[in-house]
Parts: sequence; structure tokens; C-alpha cells
Amino acid sequence: MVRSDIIRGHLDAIILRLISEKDRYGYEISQEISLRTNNRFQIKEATLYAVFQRLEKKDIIEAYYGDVSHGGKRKYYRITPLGKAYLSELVKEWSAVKEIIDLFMEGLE
Amino acid sequence: MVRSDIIRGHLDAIILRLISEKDRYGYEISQEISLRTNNRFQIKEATLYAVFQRLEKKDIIEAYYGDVSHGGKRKYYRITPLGKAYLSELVKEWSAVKEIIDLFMEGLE
DNA sequence: AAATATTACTCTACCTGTCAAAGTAATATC
DNA sequence: GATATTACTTTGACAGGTAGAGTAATATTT
Repeated sequence: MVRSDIIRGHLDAIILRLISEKDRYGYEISQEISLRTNNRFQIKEATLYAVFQRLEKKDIIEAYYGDVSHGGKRKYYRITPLGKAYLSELVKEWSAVKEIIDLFMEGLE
Repeated sequence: MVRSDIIRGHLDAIILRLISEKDRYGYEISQEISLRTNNRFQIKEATLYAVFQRLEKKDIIEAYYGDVSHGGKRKYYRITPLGKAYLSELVKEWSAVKEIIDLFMEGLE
């Protein structure tokens, strides 16, 4: 399991990517992250919902209520046009970050 | 300039790498980071000295005073054996983090 | 000689993202 | 009816990073 304070700052990107594929609800995103990373990373519930609040306030995602299925009512999120632009920035930023940190990790093992 | 809250969590690794090359003092590390990254990233003074304190308390680095040269007295840091082990962990962790985040950035631009 | 720039480190108060813990509520299964 | 699972919310705390202000010594400019 990768420590989450090292993923910190990249959660917006991860979550936005999943929402940009299709509208999703919180619990689903949490499961999807575990699945895709093979449990190498799991997002904490409290963290996930905090991200939603932050992104919604900034108009990067917007919410609507969906079905009540097998449990609590689902709250779906969709990405806004502003959110798409933001995600695209984050992708660029990630490749810049990789370059920079790699500079310092080179030659070590 | 890359936002620093996205580098957050990797500062230990960057600083330790530089100290592991040779003993260094704070101001030097700050200059070296700017130099190597071509000013794409600059560490803030307050942050740098906060990292020193944290790492010293954990026995990952240790300090000794050097010359007073062209200004304030220099405080040099050297990496301890524990620090070397820690750095080696951080390098492994970095490659794990890259894999995970890349999973979610794939196919986007 | 005085003023300014540069080198070099320290401390405090604050901000932000993450998260443990506890809670609410509905459906499915035993 | 009890338990498990799905699903979301809120509160309070913590840790890392940072602006800003301060201290102090040497070098350069005026």
C-alpha cells in the first residue's frame, strides 16, 4: 500500500479522470481506484467526499441524485467544461512533476 | 513553476538525495534545486529548514557547523546510515507512485 | 564610512489536504 | 429480526508547507 500523503495533490487528477470517463458516484470511485491499482492504493472515504466538496465549490464537477440501489441514495458527479480544462492542466503538470523528481532519483536504487 | 503542494511528500527524497552526494548546507541545497530544475521548482526557505528539523529529529540526517563564509555561519548536514536506508525506501516508493498515477493519466493529454 | 546587497539560518502563526471516528439511512441476506 | 453491505455526511485533529519577520555576518557600492 502506497502512503496517501505521497499521492496527496494527485487525488484531484485521479478522481477527475474517473468522472471524465462517465458520471460516477463516490462509492463507485472508491471501488474503482482499489480495483485499478490492485489494492496498491485505496482512497479513504472522508478524503473522497472532501475532494468532491472542494471540486464542486470550484465548479469543476457538479452533482445530481441518482437511484437508490442496494443501499443509500447515490450522488452522481459529472465533470464540467471548466473541469475538463482543469484536468488537462493536471495531466501536463503530472508529466512536469515526473521529470523533476526523476532528476533527483536518477542513479539511485 | 510547478506548484509545491504537488511536490509535497517528495521533498524528503529530493533533499536526501542531494545530501547523500556530499555533505551540504541549506542555502546550497536551495540553490542546487533551482539549478538542477532550471528554476522549474524552487524550495521555500521555511520549508527547507522545516524538513531539516524533521529529518534530524528522526536521525535521518545530522548537523555540524562549518565555516562562516561570505555571510552567515553554515550548518552542514550529513546523511546517517538510517537515512540511507530511508532514501532507498523513498526511491522504491517513487517508482510505485509513478506506476499508480500513470494508470490514471494514461490516454489523456 | 555608510548604505545596500548577499549569504545564511531561525521562529511563529497560519493554511490546506487528509483522515479517524462517529453518525444516518436504505436495501439485501441469513 | 439481525447482520452485512451499500452509500453519504460531519467534526475535529494532524502534518507538511509557507508567508513574513527577524538575526547576523560579509561583500560591494556609493
